[in-house]
Amino acid sequence: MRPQRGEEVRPQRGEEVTSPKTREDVVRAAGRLFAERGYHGTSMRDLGQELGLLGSSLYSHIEGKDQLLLEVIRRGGAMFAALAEEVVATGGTAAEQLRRLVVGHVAIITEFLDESATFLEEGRFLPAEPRAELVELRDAYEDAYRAVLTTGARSHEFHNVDDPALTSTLILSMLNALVRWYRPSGRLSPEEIADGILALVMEGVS
Amino acid sequence: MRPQRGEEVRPQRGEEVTSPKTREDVVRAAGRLFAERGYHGTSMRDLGQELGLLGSSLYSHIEGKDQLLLEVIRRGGAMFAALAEEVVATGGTAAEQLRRLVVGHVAIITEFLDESATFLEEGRFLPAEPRAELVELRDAYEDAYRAVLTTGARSHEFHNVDDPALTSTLILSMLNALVRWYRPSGRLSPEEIADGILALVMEGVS
DNA sequence: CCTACCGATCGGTAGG
DNA sequence: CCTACCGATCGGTAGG
Repeated sequence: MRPQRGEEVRPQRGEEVTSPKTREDVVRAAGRLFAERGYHGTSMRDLGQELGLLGSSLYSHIEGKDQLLLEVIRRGGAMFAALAEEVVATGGTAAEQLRRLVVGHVAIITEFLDESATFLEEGRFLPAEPRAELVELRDAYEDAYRAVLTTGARSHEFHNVDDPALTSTLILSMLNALVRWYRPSGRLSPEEIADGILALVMEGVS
Repeated sequence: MRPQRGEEVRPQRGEEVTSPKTREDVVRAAGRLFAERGYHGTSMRDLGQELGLLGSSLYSHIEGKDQLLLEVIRRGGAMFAALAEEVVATGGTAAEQLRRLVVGHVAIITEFLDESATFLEEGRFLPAEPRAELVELRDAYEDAYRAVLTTGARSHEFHNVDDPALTSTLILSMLNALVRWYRPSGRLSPEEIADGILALVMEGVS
């Protein structure tokens, strides 16, 4: 009665009425699993099961597994790019801009945890060509931090930025690590976390 | 002439004389590949090729792929544990201890980049039981930071540590992210990086 | 350390 | 969206 090979879990039938899945559903579920198990740790059959269908059924919604990774990553990346653009366009003092970058970054990660984690952690598994797109996007984003820090150092708002490239890397390290430890049920709200990061970045511990 | 299946790359014969590989060689090569491609992105055949032998030949040195991951991770973890122990045992002011933790952490990562990266990035792919061991080890390590920060706050060495748990997480975020961007050929030496981190942590940007 | 495999699983396709 | 597959690759073993 069972197929010769491929003991794939069948979708439930009966009781639960499930509507047809959209491409949107597939991309969102992919973000969830890529963030949780990693790209190489997620099979198309895993992804199908998450949605209540077979792995092979996904191919009517998407082109392939790596296209799916690319799409999740683009969604994550676009939000960070939009933040940097908005902050630079709005202007203000260097300290104000840095504050908006940090608050916005924390907001994006905490609200779109799966897409952010996939963008930040799984990008290296992209094929060479689209990976170049991602590297460009990340470099541009880091440039916003570097520019703000450089401006602030020149205007004497910041007295302790000897190496804006290093400082921006360190600030982004704190921010990006959020995808590793932030959980909505955790002790601290996104606002409290952003305040804590800003306190450390602005004043240090002593 | 070729086998029916499994077009596996054969080790070179002739010219190059290669000595038998040791378990040590296997573990080191595993660290290299797990760090570079991720645990699930590395096959036993990849690992064999890295050493000039077949994937199946590895099993005379090791018990299985997940045992190999565990061994690489233990090597990384042991170094961080030893650092924390030594710093706590040596004592000194909170600022001095924090400085030694940061300098030591940067030294471990920059010197043992593969083991550190595998410890910090691939631990979640460990089977449940050994993963508990790793979580314990990481918690103990983070406790050293938390204790130093709490002590420093109480003794008024640190005036800006409202939440030692958050601050220690943020400091460790900066340190651990090194495995992502540090390259021996890079612009900054380990000492310069440690100084930069300490400058930001102690004084902030302004 | 290789030869010669094993069963399971992988990403993906043809056809309905 | 499923049925029924495909060839490739996976981790791993028996025997030498």
